[in-house]
Amino acid sequence: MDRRARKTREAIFNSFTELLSKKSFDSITVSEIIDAADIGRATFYAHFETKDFLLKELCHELFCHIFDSLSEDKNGHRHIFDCDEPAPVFLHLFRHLQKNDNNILKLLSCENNDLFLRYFKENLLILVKNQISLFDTKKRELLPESFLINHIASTFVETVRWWISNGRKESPEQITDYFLLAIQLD
Amino acid sequence: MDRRARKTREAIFNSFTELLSKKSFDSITVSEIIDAADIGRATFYAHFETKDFLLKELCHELFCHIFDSLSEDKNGHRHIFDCDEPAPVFLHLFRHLQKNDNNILKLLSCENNDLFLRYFKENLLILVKNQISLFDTKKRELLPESFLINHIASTFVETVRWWISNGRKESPEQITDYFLLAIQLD
DNA sequence: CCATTACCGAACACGTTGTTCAATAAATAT
DNA sequence: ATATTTATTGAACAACGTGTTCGGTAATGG
Repeated sequence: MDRRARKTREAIFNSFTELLSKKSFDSITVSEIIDAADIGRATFYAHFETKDFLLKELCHELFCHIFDSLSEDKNGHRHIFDCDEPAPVFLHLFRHLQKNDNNILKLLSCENNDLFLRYFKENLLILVKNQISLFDTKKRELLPESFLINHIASTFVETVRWWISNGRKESPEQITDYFLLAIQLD
Repeated sequence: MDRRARKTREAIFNSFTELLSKKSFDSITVSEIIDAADIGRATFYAHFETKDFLLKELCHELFCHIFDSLSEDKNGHRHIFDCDEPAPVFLHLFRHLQKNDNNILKLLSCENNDLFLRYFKENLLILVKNQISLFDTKKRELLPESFLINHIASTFVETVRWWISNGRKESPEQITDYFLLAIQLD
């Protein structure tokens, strides 16, 4: 990709992210984005078909980055999925959030965080679905699998939401404990 | 209220509800609403300041109806809050949803149900907050209260979402069991 | 019957969207 | 270094949605 195109794309993402931390997605106009990014109107539409596509691509960049790091090799050839305990995966996610890559926290903690939490949950569902067979809990016998998967993913999202809106006072380890206690996978 | 005004208001709510079950809130235009309701443009704005206010009033009608029935006297003077067990409250809610008053199910099960689930959760949070002291679970000692309240309300909303999107095959009693098992208030 | 209230519908100003186009400048290939 | 390709610009444009206004009409309730 052309250096100019890369710069433009970055500028759009940045001003868009900045705006999203202040206003709701719907109330943001393309004119505001291009003013903030200081680019021409036609340039914006050369990069993104519509405002919605911009959002989609932003979410893709944010979450794929995090979730891909989970399935990639970490130390040598051990996948994080190989662990018997689910805790490391979730702890890893909390640590990732704590690091605040790409200002993801700004987006997850703004008043209009619904969109991001939805994308977050979509990715989580896949993760939990892949891990569900490793979970050792009597709940697996008593609840429909799809119910349990949804419950675990939802609880994680809500834990993140609570953690962030309360100022992230707890350590990743502590908040992981809260989460595990909530879903009680003992 | 004038009979004409009542009819107009009803017509607006009905066409709006119908549209919401098909399209997202944002994609619905005022013009579509007034065409479906077969009223004049000025009439719409005489009733509702904006489309957002219409939504707010609709949600208010839908949920206040349900949640008010919980706090009202049921048999003589026994409030539902007097019960020691939380189960009856939640069972009561599931039964209420099953009855499908005001086509609330259509709105809770449509693809764009986020708005309604958000309102639903707002009301639930108040309910759970009032009941939390009655819950007998060791989790109350191990988790911050606000975390637990949010967890219970969220899990209920997610249970409702799962129930509805899976075709409500389970009875209110059965789905209540799932819910209680998920939050494990034993 | 009469005063009040609601409805109508057309027109209006305003803002947003997404497109077009010719001119300009930067990047890349030869 | 030169030529070709590609990205950006800025202005202008039509199309659409919003919320308001206003004079005229009809239903309502006392």
